[in-house]
Amino acid sequence: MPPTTAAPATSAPRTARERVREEMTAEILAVAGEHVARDGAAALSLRSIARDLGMAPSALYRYFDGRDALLSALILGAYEALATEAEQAAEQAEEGARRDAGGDAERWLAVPRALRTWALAHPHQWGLIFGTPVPGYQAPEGTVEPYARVAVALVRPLVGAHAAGRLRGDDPPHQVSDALRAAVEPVSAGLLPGMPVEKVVLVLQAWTTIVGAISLEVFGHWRNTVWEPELLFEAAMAQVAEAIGLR
Amino acid sequence: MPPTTAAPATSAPRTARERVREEMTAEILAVAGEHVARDGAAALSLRSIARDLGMAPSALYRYFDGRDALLSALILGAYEALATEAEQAAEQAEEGARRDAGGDAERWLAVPRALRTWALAHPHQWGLIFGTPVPGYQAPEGTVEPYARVAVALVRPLVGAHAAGRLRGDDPPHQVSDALRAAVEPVSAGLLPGMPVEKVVLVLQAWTTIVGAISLEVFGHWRNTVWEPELLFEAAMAQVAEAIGLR
DNA sequence: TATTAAATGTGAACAGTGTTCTTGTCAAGT
DNA sequence: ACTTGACAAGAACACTGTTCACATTTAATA
Repeated sequence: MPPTTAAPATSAPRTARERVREEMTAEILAVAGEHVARDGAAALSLRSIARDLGMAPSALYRYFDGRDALLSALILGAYEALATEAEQAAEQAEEGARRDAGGDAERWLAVPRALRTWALAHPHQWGLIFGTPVPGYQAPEGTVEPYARVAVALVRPLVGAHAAGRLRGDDPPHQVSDALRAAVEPVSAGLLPGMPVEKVVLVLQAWTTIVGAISLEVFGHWRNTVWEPELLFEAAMAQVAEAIGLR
Repeated sequence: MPPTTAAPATSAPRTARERVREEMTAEILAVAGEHVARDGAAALSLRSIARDLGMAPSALYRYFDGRDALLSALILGAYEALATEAEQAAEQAEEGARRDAGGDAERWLAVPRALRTWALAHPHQWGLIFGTPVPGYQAPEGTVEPYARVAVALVRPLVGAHAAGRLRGDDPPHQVSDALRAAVEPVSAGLLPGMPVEKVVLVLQAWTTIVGAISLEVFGHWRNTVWEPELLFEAAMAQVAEAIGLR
């Protein structure tokens, strides 16, 4: 029988069997993760994983439905790692806010910086998320939650500043068409309630710039073009913060 | 013996053999391109290509050193298609300029729009360029030239406006550190000579936004977030044009 | 023009891959 | 104690990229 639905993460494993199964699953994911980190997703091989674990390739099918399922789990793991990273950075920035250290613009920089640092440290995992969608593919259901966590973390300094009335308004205010307002509605409603639409649009644009900058750097597209992508990244983030009205 | 260096593209094929070889090479590239367009690069299979062409898999090695070499050729083709697209768009925009139709901002939009349209029509080829670098990988030497052509095309409306003195200056002018100025020097010198550094930085940021926006859309990362990415793209490009000082 | 030499295509073979199925073994629940 | 289920192994199948020895056809040369 194919792998049962993963053991409920809520309750601790009761039987010894469940415990060893959980350990085994974790171990498989660990070496699979190492392989991806070293050679990239395209080179991921069930047989080589099995070799590293000293077991038969077919045994892996007790834990994962196949290569694609394993890859999906790794993708999900990458999303969660990214989300954790973003949340930690936001947390630290918020702590700084409580100590009244630095301005809103400085706090805004924390999450983008953390994302970039993480991406540079784990380029292949960044690729799992923002690279070419794999053929076995499709966004696993579970990725939307950590992806949303990243968004929330990114936006936290902003809502803080907005709530405190420290957000500079546009002058003159940008016009946003009704169509664009509608297109952006999910974000307006779900992520940034009460925020002016121009700001929401700018935040989405900021996200675009962040992902674009990191991907261009991680995937090696700045060659012979820009010598220190970090400086460009910082400048871009500062410009975006300025446009949004943080200071 | 491995494939000889490709027949000199400068002179027409003299012998019948050279002609049929050229046709064969083109045909292989054509069906390989179809396969990539349909199933993506990861699924590219020499044997299936050989089947489609009714020949033995080993015969392909007379034309390409192997799968990676074939993929490299396809990547190069994608770069060139992208460059052609960008240049056509720039050309049309320039024609509009001669007829004095629309402002600089409108002209600026032409190339980004063309890139996005092309990417949406050829998502897998976009992935070949801006997606996860393939394992067989490394940027083929020949890609830097078409990549530069894209950059030149993108920037053409800008240098036109600048030369005509229609480029609004920053007020107040953004400060650019010496380090950033140095990091950006290749672009300043090679692509935008005579352009103020702040502008150069903004152009690089614009490029970041363009690639980021298109990749996010093509790779399907706007799900449940933005309903009409096109509107967001337009807004982002308009904002960038405004920041650069086009009008 | 006859004869070399090179270029091209074939088919078999090797090593690697994901996946399935049958078989055996061991722990858990009745 | 016994039965059921999970687990692991190994063989097998259908693929993949790649190499090689071998024909065959074409071009260049003596």
